Amino acid sequence: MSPEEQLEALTLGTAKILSREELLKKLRSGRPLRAKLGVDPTAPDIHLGHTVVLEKLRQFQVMGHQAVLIIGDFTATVGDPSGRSSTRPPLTREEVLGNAETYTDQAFKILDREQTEVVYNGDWFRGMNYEEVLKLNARVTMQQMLQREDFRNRIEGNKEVRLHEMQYPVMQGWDSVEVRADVELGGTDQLFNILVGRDMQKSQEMEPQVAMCLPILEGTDGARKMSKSYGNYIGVDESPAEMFGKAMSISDELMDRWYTLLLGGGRDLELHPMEAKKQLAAQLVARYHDAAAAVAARADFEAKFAKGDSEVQWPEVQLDDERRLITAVAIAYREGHGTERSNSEIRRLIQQGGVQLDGEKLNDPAADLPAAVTDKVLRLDKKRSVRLL
RNA sequence: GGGUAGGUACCGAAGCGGUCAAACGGGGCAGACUGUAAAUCUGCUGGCUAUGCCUUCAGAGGUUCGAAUCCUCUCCUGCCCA
Repeated sequence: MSPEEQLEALTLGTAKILSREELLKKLRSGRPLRAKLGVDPTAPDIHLGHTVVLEKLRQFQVMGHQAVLIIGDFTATVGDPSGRSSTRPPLTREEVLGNAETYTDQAFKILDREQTEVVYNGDWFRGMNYEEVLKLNARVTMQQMLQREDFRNRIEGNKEVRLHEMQYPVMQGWDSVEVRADVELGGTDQLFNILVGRDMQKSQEMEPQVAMCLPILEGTDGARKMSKSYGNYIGVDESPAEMFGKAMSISDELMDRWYTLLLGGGRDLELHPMEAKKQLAAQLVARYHDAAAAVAARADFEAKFAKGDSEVQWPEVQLDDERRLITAVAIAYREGHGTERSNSEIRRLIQQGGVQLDGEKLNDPAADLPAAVTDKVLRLDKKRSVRLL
């Protein structure tokens, strides 16, 4: 592939590149470029939002460039303030290391493990003394920091901004120096941090890295960015059924966005929106599991929601001699779906008609189960049911 | 360090001695309608052995028949000044 062709392919789907000219120049040098991606293991799971950027990094790999994955074991304990409206809760070192492990495992569903250089930024930060820290800090101005939107918003909203949060861009910038990055990938919310990396490199008389920003993927709620803390994510490690189901619950508008960002192309407008969504869901399952799983997930989904079809494999639950409805539902949630519900919650569900036995609403929380329930499907809520034994 | 305003449920925000498990909005959940979409309408949104009881209004004490509301101390945050 010629440098020009590479440039074309690499810039596809990106939101911002600083700058194309620099990238082309680097590509023309003919040497493998070092493409950096920093991830903070603040949560144990990689979700679809992360994959946008990981897939881009994978693309660099395929072209023969060197992917450098920085595990921010040190920076995670500080917490990236990017896009945050409040200070991140601190994580312990144990949590971070635990997360890092599942994180890399999941990242290698996308990246080629053999061809990825994995480094921990604690390796260089932990040994730094205060003098060195001060030197790094001298390279960034207060004004630059204060211009950042997330800090400005917090300041204007009279919310606290703690000093250590300002260290984050400095550290991320220094990472670029340590790994001699040619290109740094990140979401558009990372632009500032990536630019600090350029400054840091210039100050070390290195050729500055190219900033490559990818669009931020909205989560299943269609409003906020996909994030574990908003609970609007689909993890790459989730079961085919979960993945398929979650994907099906997104709005049509969001579906277009996901088609573009995750599958790299628009959807077929000839198709009924629901069919298009099923195909999207199936492709995602196929990507992170396999084709067979995608077919199965689709079939299972269709069986579950086709009216009158009770051929679905719901978890089976043994009630023993339990007759009281509330307790039965609690057991069904616990044994069948691994979730705990308080009695009050269950009472509400029952009163509001969420709980149904073979399609019949059971509205009275004080009632007992009907006499014969064996082999009947007890519906708990919109998404969960259980087969009684 | 000085002054000042505050800390209320998942979030924002009322309440400022009893009628407060605490208005209102957002979010979330459930029902109707649907395509597990959107929009819309309705209801719910601390817990329990449940017409009552228990735990919550930063924390610890106190006043009172009675406190989220008053007093004392402590912790935390914003703003202004240094």
